[in-house]
Amino acid sequence: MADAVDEILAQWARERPDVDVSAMGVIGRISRAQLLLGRELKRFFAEQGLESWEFDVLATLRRHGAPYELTAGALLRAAMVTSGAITNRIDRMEAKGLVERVRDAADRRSVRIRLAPRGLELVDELVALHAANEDRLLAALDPAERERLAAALRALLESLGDTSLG
Amino acid sequence: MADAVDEILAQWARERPDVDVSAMGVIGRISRAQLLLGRELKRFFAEQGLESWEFDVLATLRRHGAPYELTAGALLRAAMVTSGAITNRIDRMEAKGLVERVRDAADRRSVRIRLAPRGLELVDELVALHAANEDRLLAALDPAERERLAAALRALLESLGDTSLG
DNA sequence: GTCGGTAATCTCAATGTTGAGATTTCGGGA
DNA sequence: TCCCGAAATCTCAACATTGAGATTACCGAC
Repeated sequence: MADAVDEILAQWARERPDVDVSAMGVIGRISRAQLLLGRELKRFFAEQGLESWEFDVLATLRRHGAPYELTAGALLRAAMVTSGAITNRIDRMEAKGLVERVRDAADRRSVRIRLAPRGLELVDELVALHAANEDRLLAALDPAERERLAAALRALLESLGDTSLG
Repeated sequence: MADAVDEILAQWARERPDVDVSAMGVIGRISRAQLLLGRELKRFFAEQGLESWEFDVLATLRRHGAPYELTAGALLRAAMVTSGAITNRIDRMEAKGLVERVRDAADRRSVRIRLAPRGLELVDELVALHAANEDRLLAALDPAERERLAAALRALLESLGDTSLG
């Protein structure tokens, strides 16, 4: 069976047989998989009344453990977005009562973002559902295939410099 | 060695050992890999004076073969964006002389987008460099690993319904 | 102590995408 | 032939992100 990327590779083989486009077989599929998975996740969170990025912020704070606080800088590095985006996101989540801004007494340049009670409750409730949903999205792959896929992607990520959350 | 996703999984294991988050090991890595690869591609095309999406449009037209024409609808499905985005992209590429709009005589609702001579020349020159750059980005993976990775992603994409370019 | 460089966050204009609605056209059935 | 639903594209307002610059604060060197 063939996916859309196989068709793309076949077209290039026909039109430009002189060029080795095999790397597209990997990179093109990563790109398309991310796009399709992202749509599914967006739909899932929409059903819960959340944006995907909102859950992302909540989950980042939650998984770092009590007291469920991170600086704005740590959050923007975890989400891999720019400072303007994080300010905007925190603004809105604060307005919804999901997080609170706490100025750091020791370093007043810093702002610590803390899970509000409502945010903690929400993320603790949703994380199991989210994990189950992601599991469902990978239903086509058996455990051994998932492990191989994760290992290959880990090697790729390391080579691209993704070695720490910063 | 560990990447950022290993750290995320370890955090969840510590904070919520009751939840099976193993699917994140795959989906999280696909997401991060796409983001990092996308940055690299953006940088590469910027050096060539192009946006990534401009090359994407040029390449889509080129690989479909002579006469290097597709309808706006076919282009938006290939790029997986909405109609507003394609109209905007074609507007600007037309202004740069990379493509031309040709109204279809047989079906006047349709607009065929055709590679202009400059666009054809540009894409034919760039495709080899682009392929080589993608190959470089995958340098950490040997051919067998790439093949396994592509095969696993193909299975995933098929299960998500990505079976045709539409 | 004070100065200057650095760091953390916020501000804001520019830019691009989404998604709904408008417009034009096609095509089959009455 | 006329009508009506469907299809293709464009329009446009809402919204989010980027990235540069402003602001405020820290800190080491002198």
